[in-house]
Formats: sequence, structure tokens, C-alpha cells
Amino acid sequence: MAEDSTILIVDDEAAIRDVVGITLDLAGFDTIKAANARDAHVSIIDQKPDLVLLDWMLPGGSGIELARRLRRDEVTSNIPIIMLSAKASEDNKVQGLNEGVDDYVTKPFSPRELVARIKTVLRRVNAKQRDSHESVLQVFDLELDPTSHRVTIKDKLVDMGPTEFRLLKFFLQNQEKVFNRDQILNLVWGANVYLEERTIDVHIRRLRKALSKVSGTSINYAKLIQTVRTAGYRFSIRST
Amino acid sequence: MAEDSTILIVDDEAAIRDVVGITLDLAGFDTIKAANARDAHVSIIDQKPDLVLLDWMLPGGSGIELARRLRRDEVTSNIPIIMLSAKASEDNKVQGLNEGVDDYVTKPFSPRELVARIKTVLRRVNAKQRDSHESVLQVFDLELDPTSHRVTIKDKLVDMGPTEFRLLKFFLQNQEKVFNRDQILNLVWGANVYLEERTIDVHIRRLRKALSKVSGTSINYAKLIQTVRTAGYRFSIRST
DNA sequence: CAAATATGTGACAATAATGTTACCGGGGAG
DNA sequence: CTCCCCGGTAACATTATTGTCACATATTTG
Repeated sequence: MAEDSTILIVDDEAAIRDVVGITLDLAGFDTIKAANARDAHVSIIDQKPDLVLLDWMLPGGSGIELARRLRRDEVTSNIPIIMLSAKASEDNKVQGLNEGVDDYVTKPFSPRELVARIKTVLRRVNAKQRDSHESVLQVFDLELDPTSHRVTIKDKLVDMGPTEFRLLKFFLQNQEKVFNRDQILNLVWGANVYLEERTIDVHIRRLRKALSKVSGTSINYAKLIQTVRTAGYRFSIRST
Repeated sequence: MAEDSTILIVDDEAAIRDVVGITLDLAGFDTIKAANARDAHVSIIDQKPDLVLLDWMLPGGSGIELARRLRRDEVTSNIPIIMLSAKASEDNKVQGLNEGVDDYVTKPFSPRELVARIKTVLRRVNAKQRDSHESVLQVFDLELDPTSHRVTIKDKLVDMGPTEFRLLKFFLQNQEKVFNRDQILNLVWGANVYLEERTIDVHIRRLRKALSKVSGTSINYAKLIQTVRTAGYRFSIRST
């Protein structure tokens, strides 16, 4: 699984920036670098990294200051921070945790450890957000259960690929509304992908086929996914 | 027997923290340190120590306060607490025990005594959990008995490692729900481990293999552990 | 009706995700 | 101390899925 998370590295030593940067690049992260607190602040507002690696010992004590500021600011307060420090001082550590820093890595560190800690922090943060129970989406006898990650029609399992699952979920959440292919690409695949628009047609096809395979139903669920010529697709329980 | 328990030391005096820390490290415990109640709280949430060593006399009476808070909080209420105190006042002791503190050690204390008391408390707590009858989990002819730490299929013993046992127990307690690898790491291994996600796949494999080895059953129990591509794993009695 | 445009459909190769095996190192038991 | 078990990881094998193309079919336009 690719780590598409973006990490901001803040350190005044170019050497450290490079080493850390290469390490994280290899681990599959996107990286941004900043040499001082001011640049870092700009970058954070600009790029919204998923995590900040912050040198404790920035000139003028600006490292800890930045951490404090990030915590206070509404926009950045939930971006996890990992502190880098030249030496393992318990006092630093305690103070850091006090400022809401999420973890603490002392230099010198192994690339392994650094990557591991980053992953752990990201995991912890994500886990917190992910505990919310999503409810079952349903239309007539069709049910999509995000929790068990299953689609059933009259309790019979519907077999489909991951993309079709996401697509169906999207349609169930946005019925009666037409989406053009651009929108579907953005909303189901996410921004920052470049794909042929026709790709969508193929997945629509696959989804329809999956829904059709289920026997013993009076309703043709594939028909609920309607083609709106020149405009896109629409999921609707009303006939065309 | 190895003490892999983690002890959180809360004391405002660095000297005490160090002495106690070294003592416990030598005794084979993992230690975390905190200087004040606030740090301690963060650490507890974060690291889930197995026991808290808490100085009674934290500035502002925050020691006793922290103890109270930990007892009230659902998540921390079953973490045992040992109080450290400068002098043995019967009043303090009574009050402490009132707050649900598990034991009481007066400074100065010998390393021997401290370690002994910690072990005693941990043993007591573990015993309590052992006695509290966790019910046998079962699915068809498969039974997992948390008390005897055994898994059987049709009364035939299923041989598996400790990790596989915990994994199976987790799945039996959370059926029909998909968990991604992040979640499984958090919920089965704990929040503070740095592991490759692929490690899970290997343990899944080992668990499936263990379940398959049992002969003379119409049901393939290994199949109950289902792979949900791109989403994780799911334990389910329904066919995929 | 023919041309032009849009969507449906099946096949295919590249890729990503998972299954599987083997190895290494640490730690307890003897 | 050595042996053995176990957990974690890397390396390789296998499988499912993805995106794209080429062509078929349908709809619109003039």
C-alpha cells in the first residue's frame, strides 16, 4: 500500500533535510522541506501536510514556538507533529509532549525508526477519526454496508471490485443527481488523478453487470444507474 | 518470567524519576516518565501503561486529583496505581485507598521493596482478570476459551502461537466487520508498535493454516477469515 | 439517410494486493 | 551455554483489479 501522505521537514541544517527527505521519499511519502519556522508556517498553510517533522533546536528557539503556534491555530491544530532533537533529554521530551507534540525522535536516528514512528503517529491519528460508525445505505432490497464492506440484494451477496463498491456507495449517497465524468473522477477517485474519462464508463458497466447478476429480484438494479447523454450518470429510483 | 509490563512514573523531582526509573529498568520493566499530572495524563492515554507510580505530593495537590480522574475514566479505570509519599501518614494512606489506589509506598524506600510491591499489585490485578470469567467464544464447533487459553474444534485442540490466539480472539469478538491493517495493528498489537503492515498477512496465514490443520470437520474454518481486497480482513460465517 | 458524436462492451496487459515460504534474531527453557 | 520457539521481515509467487483500447451500438444532427 502506497503512503501518499505528505510530510513537512523543518530543519535548519541542509544535510539533515536531505537525509530525512531521501529516507521518506524512499518510504513512499511526499516531502516538503523548510529551513526555518517562517518558511514552515507558510508551507503548512499552503500545502497542508499530513505530518510535520520539526527540529527542536531551530535558531532562537523557534522550533518549540512553531509547535505551540500550530497547536493554537484552528486550521493546523490537528496536524500531528514529531519533534527531532539532538540529544535525548527527558526535560525536552516532557516539554514537547506538553506542547501537544505527538512523538519525539532523537538524533541520530535510524531511517527505520523514523519511518516507523511516522507511520505509527499517522495510524494513531487516523484511527481516532475512523471509529465513527457509518450506517447501512439501502434502496429497496439493495443494501450496502460500509462496516462489513458488503453489498447485498435480498440478502444475497453481490460480487464486485473495490472501485465498483466505492462507485455504488457514492451513488447511493448522491441519488437523483447527475454527475459528469469529471465530477465522478474527482469525487470517487479523488483529485490529482489523471485518467481517461472513458474509464468511468467501463466501471459503470462493471457495476451494472454485478448488479444484474443477482437473480430472483423483480427490480433491475442495474437500471437505477441511468445514463444521461452528454451529461453523465445518475442514480435514481425514478424511471428515466 | 519476563516483566514486559510498562510502568509510568510520575514525580516532579527529576532525581526520584531517575532512581526509580533505573530500578525498574533493571527489574525488567519498561518505563515512561512524567514530571507533572498533565504529562502523565497524556502519556497514559498515549501509551497505556500497565501500572502508574504516582507521587502523592505533586504541586497543587494534582497527584490525588490525577488518581481520581484516572479512576473515573472508563479507559484508564483498570490501570492500577501505586502512590509514592514522602512520609507515612495514616490519613494520607486512608485517603489514597479511598480513591481506589492499589498500594502505597513511602519514601525513602528500598528498590527491593518497590519492585516487590509492583509485582504484587500486577499479580493481583492479573489474577483478578483471570478469575473474571471471560466467556468462551464459539462459532459452530470452534471454541476459544480465554481462561484456559485454548482453541478447539470439535474438542480437538488447535495448535497456534500466542499472536494467532489473540488475533483469533479479536476476530471472534468482532465478526462481520472489516478491519484494515492499521486497525488490526492498533487493536491486536497495541497503539505503540512499529510494525510492517504485511506482518499481519503472515499471521493471518499462520492462523488460517492452524485452523486448516484440524481434520474431520465439514466446515473450513480458515475460510471464515476472509480477505477483503484493499480493505482488510473480516471474520464472517457468511460466504464471501 | 449519412455523418458525427456518445456510450456500451469485451479483451488485454500492466499493476497492485495478497498469499506463501524461508530466514534471521531475540528470549526463554533446560 | 545451547536449543528451540516465535515473531517480524524480506523475497518470491499468485491472483485480482485497473485502466485503456478497439470495436459495436445507439443517438443526434443536418
